[in-house]
Amino acid sequence: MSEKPKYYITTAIAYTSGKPHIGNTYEIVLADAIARYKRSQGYDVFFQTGTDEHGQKIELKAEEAGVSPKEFVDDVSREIRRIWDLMDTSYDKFIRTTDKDHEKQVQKIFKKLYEQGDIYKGYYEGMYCTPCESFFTESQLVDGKCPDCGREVQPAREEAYFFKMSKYADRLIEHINTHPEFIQPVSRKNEMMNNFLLPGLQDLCVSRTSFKWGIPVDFDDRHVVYVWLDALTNYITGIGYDCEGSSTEQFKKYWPADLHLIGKDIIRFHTIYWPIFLMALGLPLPKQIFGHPWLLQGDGKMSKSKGNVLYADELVDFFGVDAVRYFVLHEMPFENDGVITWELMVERLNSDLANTLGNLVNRTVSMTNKYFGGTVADKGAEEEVDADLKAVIANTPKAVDDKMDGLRVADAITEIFNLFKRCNKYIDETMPWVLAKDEAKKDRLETVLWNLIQGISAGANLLESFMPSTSRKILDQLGGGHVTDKPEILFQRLDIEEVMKKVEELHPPVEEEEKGEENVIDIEAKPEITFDQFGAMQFQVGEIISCEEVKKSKKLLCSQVRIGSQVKQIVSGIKAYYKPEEMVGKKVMVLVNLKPAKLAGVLSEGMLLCAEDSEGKLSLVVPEKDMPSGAEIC
RNA sequence: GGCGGAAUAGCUCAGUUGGCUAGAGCACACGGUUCAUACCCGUGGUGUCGCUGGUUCAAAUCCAGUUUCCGCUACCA
Repeated sequence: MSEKPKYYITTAIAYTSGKPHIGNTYEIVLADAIARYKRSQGYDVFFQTGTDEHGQKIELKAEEAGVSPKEFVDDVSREIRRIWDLMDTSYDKFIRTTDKDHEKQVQKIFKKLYEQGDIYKGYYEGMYCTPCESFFTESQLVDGKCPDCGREVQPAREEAYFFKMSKYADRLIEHINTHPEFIQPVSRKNEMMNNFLLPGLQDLCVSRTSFKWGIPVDFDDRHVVYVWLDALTNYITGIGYDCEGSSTEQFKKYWPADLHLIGKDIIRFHTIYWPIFLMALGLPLPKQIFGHPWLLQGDGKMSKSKGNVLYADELVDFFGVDAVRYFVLHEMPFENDGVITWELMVERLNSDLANTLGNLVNRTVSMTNKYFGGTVADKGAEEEVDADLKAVIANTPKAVDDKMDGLRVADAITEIFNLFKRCNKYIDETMPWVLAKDEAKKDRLETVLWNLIQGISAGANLLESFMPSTSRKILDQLGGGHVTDKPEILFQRLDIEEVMKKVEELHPPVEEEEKGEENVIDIEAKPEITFDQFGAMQFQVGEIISCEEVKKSKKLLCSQVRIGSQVKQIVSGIKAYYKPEEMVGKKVMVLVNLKPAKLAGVLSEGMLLCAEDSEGKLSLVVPEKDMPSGAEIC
């Protein structure tokens, strides 16, 4: 048995905080298309996916739901797997970070890195953002709010373990520079270099004591391993890595991974932290990391309160698995975000799948039955027009291959559909219905149909990686020259009006009542404070007498605020929501005795209080009745 | 503020190292055809290739400046 080249591909593991929407589902389908394609090319493929199940967010969600964290993640993980299966994805392994062998190995890795001095124990004296579960280093923070979500952070001094990132930075920079294919698309490479590597890497906090739902550090059980060391290592533990040297044959065969397919939001973790972890473990680095773009909902972001979240299973109910696969694969460009809406979905279904492809198969099967009782063979009655069709048939596999090499999956599919379009054209060129009227041209007619079946079959074969069941259905119907009695409709055309009507029935327009229900925000409870602590804060009504933009900043407005008889200068990050001129004259609530600080070089002597919704939109808090400037708020 | 990217037909976008009358798909209009899921095939655009200069025999393609959008990042007492 000759050695087949191996190909190890992974998706990011999905976080088990809720049901994945179509945007999340895109990734597994994309990975599946690549995995299937590599298999068809003769590679020995291993395709791993799974779920990331630890963390404080899940601990909280479980508590809300009144179940244990384990029960909660069991449930969500099962649902994710159900959807992956529904989408006909051919993963070889579905790993869960709560798998015992994974947990065990993570503990061993953590210990090894600690013992060799890459992980050290220190104290975190920084700011902690609870909703984001993130600590920020001094340089990230500068003065205050969470850089990810913009919410308040709390000062915290927490014992924590850190990973010495800087130690490996030069090696990583060297690797990235000498392996241009390492980060895809290449535009992301510069972002990583310029923003993180070249300015200097901060050490990464790799443990937590603030929650329990995680893998315990076995030599210091007050700590749990923090997300990245737990999640990223799935790529090696899933195939049997052991840091004490007894890795499985499977691991030796498949590592390093050929492709980590991830969303563009986690590129940093996969192109910086992950390679450095691997260097510390003395393992080779993955060959390529592709940060794919996102699939967005057309009219704004998907949001549950808008009722416009699209789920894979729901789309499948309307359109079928392969139509949904086709859509996400074809509509997603290489580098820019793609858009999905019901309308676009119907459009693609009708024009590409029903008209071009479905109808092509249908008319071919029909004619073969009508003129030859369902069976044709190659009579060799070739004519000049056949040459071009045959050339396209012959060239398409190579064209698809070229596109797939560059991970241009959407373009690869387009190549296949070009072949189908060529087949439709061939029918018009040869006009079988005319040939059928002339008994003398019977052989020619049969040859034409034969050529046609060859062309469609070639296309159907190529389609296997992208639309596996459609591929099978077409090949079954054509039967290599013995077609089925009755053509089966592959894709039924749908009327957009009707679809939208059904969608509305399914999701009644979200009106006030429901909106009210959805429009509630729960934030993390903060520790109780004493009345004295409250009394230490001085709140007063302030009147904004002038306001201007801070030129050097994108988000800051600088206001002069009259509080009683004095005037304070206050800088606030609300430029996106208020124009300077509309600020003037407002009476707002001000935290007056906050220690002054410089923001973007401008002195700020207090803070304007704002309410913030779940999307980070801000609204200034103003007194309900007119109050004089300087009035105390207590 | 720092780094990077993008601006091309109504819409979504292709346009390699500068080279012949600037392309594709969708939509629209007209014509053809009837085997087929009212389908398929063909034809049709006076598009200032964001704006202004420059280099060149020749620029959507290179250079400088400018405007607008986007990404990452910093900032958001």
